[in-house]
Amino acid sequence: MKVPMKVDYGVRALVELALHYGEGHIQSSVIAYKQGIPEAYLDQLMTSLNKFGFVHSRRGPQGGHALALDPKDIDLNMVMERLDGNNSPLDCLINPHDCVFSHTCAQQEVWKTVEATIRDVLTNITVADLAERQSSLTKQEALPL
Amino acid sequence: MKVPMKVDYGVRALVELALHYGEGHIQSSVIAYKQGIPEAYLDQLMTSLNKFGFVHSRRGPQGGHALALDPKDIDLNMVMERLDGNNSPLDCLINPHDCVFSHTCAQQEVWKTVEATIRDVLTNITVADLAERQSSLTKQEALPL
DNA sequence: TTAATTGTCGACGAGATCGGTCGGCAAAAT
DNA sequence: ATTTTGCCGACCGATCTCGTCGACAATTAA
Repeated sequence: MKVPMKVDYGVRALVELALHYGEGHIQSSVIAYKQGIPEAYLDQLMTSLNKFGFVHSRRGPQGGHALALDPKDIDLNMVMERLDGNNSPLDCLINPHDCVFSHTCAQQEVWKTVEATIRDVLTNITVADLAERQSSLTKQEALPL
Repeated sequence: MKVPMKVDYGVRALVELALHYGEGHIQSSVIAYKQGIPEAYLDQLMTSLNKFGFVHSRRGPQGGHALALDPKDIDLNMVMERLDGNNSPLDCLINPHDCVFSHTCAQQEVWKTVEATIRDVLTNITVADLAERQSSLTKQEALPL
């Protein structure tokens, strides 16, 4: 049960943008640096996030990416769904007819429950929540210096 | 967030054995047939289940596999843990020191929660539960004939 | 004691996916 | 016109997954 890096990176990028929400566009190179994401890889990812409507992007000098939505309105389930595409734990939950045993399959319900439970957890966390938490964590860390 | 087939197959094999708990050994070819699992693949898997202590195996004619534990005492989290080996959703949860950002990482907690939640769901379902459910499902299906 | 049956083991393999790179192109600002 | 940036598509190596195959070991029954 792995969370793909794509999702981890995606969330981190969105959090970084949330920290500067309303301050214009931020270049992907900056996001990459601040969140420790391979630049070329993030490039791709930002394009996806743009297509999915999470961010607005602009080319050229002073270009970059900015959140297209209020960070309060982006929950992690949305991100997961989009970036992880086919997110069903088992294929037979999507096409039960492909499996001869599906009508007598006792496990189906279990995996559906697992799926639903994950969705529940993720739906209740927004990018704004994470941004706030990260900002308070970095402040704490700054104190001892 | 995929559940590996190994786990799905493993659970099904254990359920099949649970349906005949206390009735001696069952050959892997029979399990494979009844649960629709590729035979050669299940062979491997049964050996693993044996090593992990879930089943007792016996070679030779009239050999086969039998549950080593009461099906009530095998919950799905045990199976998942053993068969899915490294079951952490993100590597950085296991070695946080590998990640420079872990002290200011707002996401860690999220993925830990997800992990714990899955464990919760799985811990509360036993092989005995599934066996009972499957047996009642097959009975229902038999009626219309 | 021999033959048949069954699990055990190790190697192998095709295919998919994943994390990531690279180079060129398109747009926008100066 | 040049520079800066994102966009796009191809590509890559490594790893994993699902699965096969063949030889071997143990056990039983004849």
